[in-house]
Amino acid sequence: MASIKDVAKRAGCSVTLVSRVINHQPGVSEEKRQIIEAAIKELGYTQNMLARSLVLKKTNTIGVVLDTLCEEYFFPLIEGIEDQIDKSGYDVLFCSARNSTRKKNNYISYFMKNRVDGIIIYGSKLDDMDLIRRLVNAGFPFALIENDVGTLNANNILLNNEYGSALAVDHLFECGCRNICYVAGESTMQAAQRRQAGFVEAMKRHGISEKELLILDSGWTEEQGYGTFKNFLKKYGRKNLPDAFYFGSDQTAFGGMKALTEAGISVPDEVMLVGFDDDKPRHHDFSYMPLTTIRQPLEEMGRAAVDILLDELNGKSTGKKKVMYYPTLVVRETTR
Amino acid sequence: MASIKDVAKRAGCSVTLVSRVINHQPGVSEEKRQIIEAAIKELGYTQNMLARSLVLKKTNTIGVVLDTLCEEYFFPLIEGIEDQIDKSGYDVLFCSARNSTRKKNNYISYFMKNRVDGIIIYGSKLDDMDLIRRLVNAGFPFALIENDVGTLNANNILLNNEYGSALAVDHLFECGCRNICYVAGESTMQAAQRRQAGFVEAMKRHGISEKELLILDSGWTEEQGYGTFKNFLKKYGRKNLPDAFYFGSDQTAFGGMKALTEAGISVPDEVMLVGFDDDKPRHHDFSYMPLTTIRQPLEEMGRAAVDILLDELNGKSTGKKKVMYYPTLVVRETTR
DNA sequence: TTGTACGCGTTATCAC
DNA sequence: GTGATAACGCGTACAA
Repeated sequence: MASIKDVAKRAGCSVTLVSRVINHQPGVSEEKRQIIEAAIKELGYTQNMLARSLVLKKTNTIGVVLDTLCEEYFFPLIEGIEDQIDKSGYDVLFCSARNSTRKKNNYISYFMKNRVDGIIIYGSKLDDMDLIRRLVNAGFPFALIENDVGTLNANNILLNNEYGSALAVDHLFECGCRNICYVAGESTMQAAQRRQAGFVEAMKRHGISEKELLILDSGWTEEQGYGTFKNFLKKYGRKNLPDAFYFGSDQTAFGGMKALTEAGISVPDEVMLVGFDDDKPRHHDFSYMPLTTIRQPLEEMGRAAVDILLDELNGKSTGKKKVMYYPTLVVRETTR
Repeated sequence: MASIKDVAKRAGCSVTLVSRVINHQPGVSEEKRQIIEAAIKELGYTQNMLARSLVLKKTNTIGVVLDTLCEEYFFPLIEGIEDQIDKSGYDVLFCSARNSTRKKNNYISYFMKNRVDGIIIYGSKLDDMDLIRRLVNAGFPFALIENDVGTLNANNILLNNEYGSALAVDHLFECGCRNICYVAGESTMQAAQRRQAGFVEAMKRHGISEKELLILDSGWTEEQGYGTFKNFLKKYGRKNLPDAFYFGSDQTAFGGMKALTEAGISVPDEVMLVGFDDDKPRHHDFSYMPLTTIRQPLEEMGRAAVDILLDELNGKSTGKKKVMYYPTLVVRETTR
């Protein structure tokens, strides 16, 4: 609770000198410095960063808002951000919207009230647009990952989802599949729409006409995938199975895999599976087969977000930046 | 960038009134209120929380410092904390020490400089003690999870690791095992030491003498467990296998499981396995068998940390609190 | 109901 | 090398 004034009093000098000592600035005699340092120790003084940031108009902190902190999927992103921040001397604070747009808004407001210098936001939910506009209008520095804001003037780190779908479809064709069913995830996600569009496009390129296209509606979670496949199998049986399923998300794929296995259908012999996200199963009550999937370079994307944001904060950039990243194919057991 | 003064000027009134409107306080005519609210909108004014917290001496924020944000193991803890914080009206900020004591210290210092009202710290690393003492000496409100500071006057949320080992050993004896080998993890962790002590104690209770005890040294990671078992199997072959292995951590167990499976040893028929932590495999290039394990009530522990800390902050508590939680046995495939 | 003025803890400017 | 003092933006006695 001791303030800089208390230290000054104790050391018998002005606050100016104390401030210089604290901030390792020149202009203070060695003698005074020692007295002041002693006083700091004795009083257990710690700098009040609220006051400091108030006058400096700088917190030296970046805030990160994720949809959730409890998904392994975000690990590479978090690590990329941390790694790059570490090199910069800034501090980074994470908070979780717990998959609620309201909470996401709250935390962004929280950060915007002078608590951080800039914000990194991940999310491809379409209803985040209001919140993005707020940031843009306020002129608050931020970088947005995985949500294409189009012409809106904002730092944007994007993934080419269509390309990912092309990778998946091409790979399945190489594996001899032709009759491929796309299992769609949450349509409120921009990414989901693009993956589906990419699938359609890639299939057409392989000569499959639009009306031949198989698309199964499901959701992003394993439970939804499981339910979808239980129904599908009950309805169509195992005879009319396509050659392969391409899923909008790995979680959906895990659910599908479980339902297929329970029905005695052999993967990859009878049917091949490809997911998207390079994610891991949430549960561990079942022996999941290593899944072929499309991996996003999330770590690099996190790094890029930090770089772009810090460049803006330090006046090193001219205008907002938009960068596009490309996913890669990871071949595992489900397509061997 | 607009300040309260700008709003006052625009609205043609004093800052007092503006402040009251912002904070939803009474004592302002409906007429003025509307004018002020309009001015706020027009100027895009947002409260500067640095200044506000400075004068109120309160941030309404809790900081959480974890060893890492990138381990699924922490999910229940994080969720418990978030959940309980949500109910309280406080905000919560997470940061990751990235398994570095230095960084952990840095973030704790960061928070202590008036940036949050209280801190929640997880960690059972023994060399965290200096940092704990600093907090105690500074009189800064904090709650410590999973690190028994003994007589030190601090809020302490603990797990009974010895009891967990007793659960594991008892279960294995019920499964007909008698010749049980403990696979030890990182000895720099307090938890590791206690789990081993609990194992020894439980075995003695079952009439196994200390010199009959089998203890294998390994580490907390899957890789270490894998290496340990590769060596073990090379050295002793599969003939002299114990009835069961009890691991100080699930990760070690996954590594052991992989090595055993690769050696063609059948689990649980030839040897049974029990882990600790209720964790999941980091990798997914192998079909892991669902592992019997000891689960910690991490979500409740997170809730408790929040409750205890907030009670202290709001003057509802008398003195620091120490609470002990008990783990439970989760039976899965490796002991069936 | 409304306004003035001070203090929160810090840094920076300008004297000495 | 050293020390007043004015900001920073806010809340709040206190006075009107």
